[in-house]
Amino acid sequence: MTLSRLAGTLPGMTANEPDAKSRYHHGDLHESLLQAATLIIREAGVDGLSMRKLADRVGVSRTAPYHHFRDKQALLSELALKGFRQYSQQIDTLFADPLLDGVQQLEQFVRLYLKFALDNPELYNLMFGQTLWKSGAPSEALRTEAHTAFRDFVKRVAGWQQQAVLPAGAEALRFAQVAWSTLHGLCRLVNDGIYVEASSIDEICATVLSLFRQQLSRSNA
Amino acid sequence: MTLSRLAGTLPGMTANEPDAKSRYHHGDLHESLLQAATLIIREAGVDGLSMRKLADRVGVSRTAPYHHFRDKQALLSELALKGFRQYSQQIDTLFADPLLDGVQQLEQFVRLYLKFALDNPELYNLMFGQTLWKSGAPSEALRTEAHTAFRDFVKRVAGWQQQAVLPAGAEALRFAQVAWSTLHGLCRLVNDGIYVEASSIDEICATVLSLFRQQLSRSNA
DNA sequence: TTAACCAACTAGACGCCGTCAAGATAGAGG
DNA sequence: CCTCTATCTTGACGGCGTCTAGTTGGTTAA
Repeated sequence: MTLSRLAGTLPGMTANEPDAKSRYHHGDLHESLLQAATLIIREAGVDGLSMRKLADRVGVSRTAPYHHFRDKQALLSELALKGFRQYSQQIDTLFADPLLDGVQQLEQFVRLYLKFALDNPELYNLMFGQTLWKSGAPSEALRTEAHTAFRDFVKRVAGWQQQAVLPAGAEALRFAQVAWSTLHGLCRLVNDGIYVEASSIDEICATVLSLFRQQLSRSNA
Repeated sequence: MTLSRLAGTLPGMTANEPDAKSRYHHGDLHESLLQAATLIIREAGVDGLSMRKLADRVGVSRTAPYHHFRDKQALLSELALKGFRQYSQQIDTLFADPLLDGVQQLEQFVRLYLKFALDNPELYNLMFGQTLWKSGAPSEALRTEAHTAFRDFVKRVAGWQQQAVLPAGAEALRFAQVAWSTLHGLCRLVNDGIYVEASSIDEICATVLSLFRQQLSRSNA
């Protein structure tokens, strides 16, 4: 009679108590789903994630997740949101280091941005991909978080311009838009498998920095 | 009783005419499918294209297309290939103009690249998106065509460097990779609906050009 | 204590999808 | 003429997102 709800959700920091056996009510299905989804996405990509397999993995019925997420998009939105929080935290940590001067900050920022995207390709794709942003409505929280992240970047750019780390000849907003495009484009090209050679990324990274800082000499001589 | 499919074949590239009555053998289903797919994609995006709807639109059974394309990926690959040919032709036309100097060429190139991507967002997405490139195997022809397009771009960059239109302080390959990243990233951000304001594109475009040409003054004074 | 409530969960069904297998059709070549 | 074969068809399988209607069982108020 009793369905045993799979004792093993995840051996980890799950918030729900490790209740012994059959529980009809899963402890914290919401969080468990997010965690399982994160794993599946890391293993099989966003396309490899289906609501049914996800439910199965967590040990609940196909439709159980729909009591915690309006639809698949809502679940993905929440994953992306967590991604943005994770991203912002890493960035904040970087800028909290008092030992870095402006130039080093910029360098580290560029490398950190690439590292984040390349370490979590599927998550990055979710955060900045059409799945959520195009036509599908990204949740209000997601939109806010992403917007904040970009606005912070614009502020950083303005700061660098004042420090003469970056050229002042363009509005901070415009420069930020272009610089972000460069970083984003590079990440997409690598993550999507168009550039394959991850080996030359360091060198490309250096070129990006020189370009941003306008340090590429025009005359060859 | 039997139908003149030959009549429709010889005249060449004419789309299949609505034609007389039932014909068991479609005149040139291969081409018809590609054309219909192009339309559907323009209307509903790549995600809005299904093999079944496509077949239905052309007026054949669900599985008929599989006699002309191994699978959906193969069909998409061919669409992307046509896209690359279209792109290359536009670029070639631009560079064939003898009235343009190097600076104008660069300017026009940047604007043309953006225009192509923004005018054909779904096609662009197909050409440079993960659908075909990631894990899925892009056809050999597609890979070759894309590679050629990029190599041509590298050559252009080298030329511009020699003309001092672009800075010579970076290897042409590296500069091309970074510049392409910038253009690609911008296109993706706009096409994916992350940047929405298409109004400021002209200004962003100008910033991109200044950045590439290293003409953004470092000191404000 | 018990009855009622309701959030959390389940099974079933619908209509999509890509694509495989087996059979029908008809133009082309001997 | 008859066969060969490319082309096209119907049928079926498994998977998908998600709607509907029912079940379970912890919580709360009488």
